[in-house]
Amino acid sequence: MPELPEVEVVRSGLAPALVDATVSAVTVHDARALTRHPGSVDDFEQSLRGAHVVAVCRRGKFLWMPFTPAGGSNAARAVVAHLGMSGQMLLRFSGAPVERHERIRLDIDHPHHGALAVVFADQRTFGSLALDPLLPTTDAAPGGFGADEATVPAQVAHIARDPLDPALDETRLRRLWARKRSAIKRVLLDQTVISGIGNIYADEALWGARIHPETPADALSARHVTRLLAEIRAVLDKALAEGGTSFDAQYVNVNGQAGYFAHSLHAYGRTGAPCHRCGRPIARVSFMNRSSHFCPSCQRMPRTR
DNA sequence: CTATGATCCTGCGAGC
DNA sequence: TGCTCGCAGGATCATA
Ligand SMILES: [Zn+2]
Repeated sequence: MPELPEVEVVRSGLAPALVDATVSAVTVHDARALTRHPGSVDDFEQSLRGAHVVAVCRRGKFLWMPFTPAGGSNAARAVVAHLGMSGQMLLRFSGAPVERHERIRLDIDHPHHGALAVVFADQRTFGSLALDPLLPTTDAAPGGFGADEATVPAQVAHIARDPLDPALDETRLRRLWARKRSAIKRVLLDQTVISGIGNIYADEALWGARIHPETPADALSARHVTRLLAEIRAVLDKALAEGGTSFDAQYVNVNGQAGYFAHSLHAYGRTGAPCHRCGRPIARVSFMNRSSHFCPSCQRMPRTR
């Protein structure tokens, strides 16, 4: 569910309440939410109790919160959060009732905001929390959005920088795209090439750039690539400004409010509806177990010689 | 090495 | 009403 704009909405909502907060209690309701945590449930709870949160950071769809342990001063580890398909991070008052699909709750004390609860809820359980060591970035740039330090959690090290990251290596990106024979849609979803793009924004960016989703990436001209990159950034920026895409109550910000970018969609979820450019019906094809929505008229495969 | 499809899980709406 | 089917914002792993 959450792609870069939705995750960034969550990050910016969490940051004021979490930066400088101290974890007073940890409640794990469902251990499946810790499948990516390298240690035990006990280790998770004990390591976090008394911890002091230093920052709330994001790269692509990954969130992490560097922390100093109780009695320590060195932020060697971070809480890594990935929302998967259905995860939410919710801010609640201390003692608020257990949420539907609540998996983990962190009770925190903040010097200005007092006692709060950070709730990780996740219907489909593809999301997770984990404690992970922070490693230096290979390019010496800050780890991601919201990060001052040039570090990333070990679990995020293989994730490429995202389109809104000033340190994104565009030369590398172009080189990788030019080398891949897979459909551009699949390549856009490969988080090791560029991160943050999911099924919605891939379809929207391809519609905007008038590129057929099944075009082999290596068949794209330099002009196509430039157009696609511009569309990716434009759609992510606009979605972020509108609070992300919400089809139901599943994607919400930390206060449970929906975003309204769903009104701005041109391709995703519009099967059979008229294309906003040419009026012909939007088509839907299925591959890699997901749907691609596109206009067969505006988005032609490049002629193959 | 690259490329592809299956898989994890829960819930909802459509159709019978 | 109650059942089955298809589908859902993601990432990873096994197989060619
Ligand atoms: Zn069209």
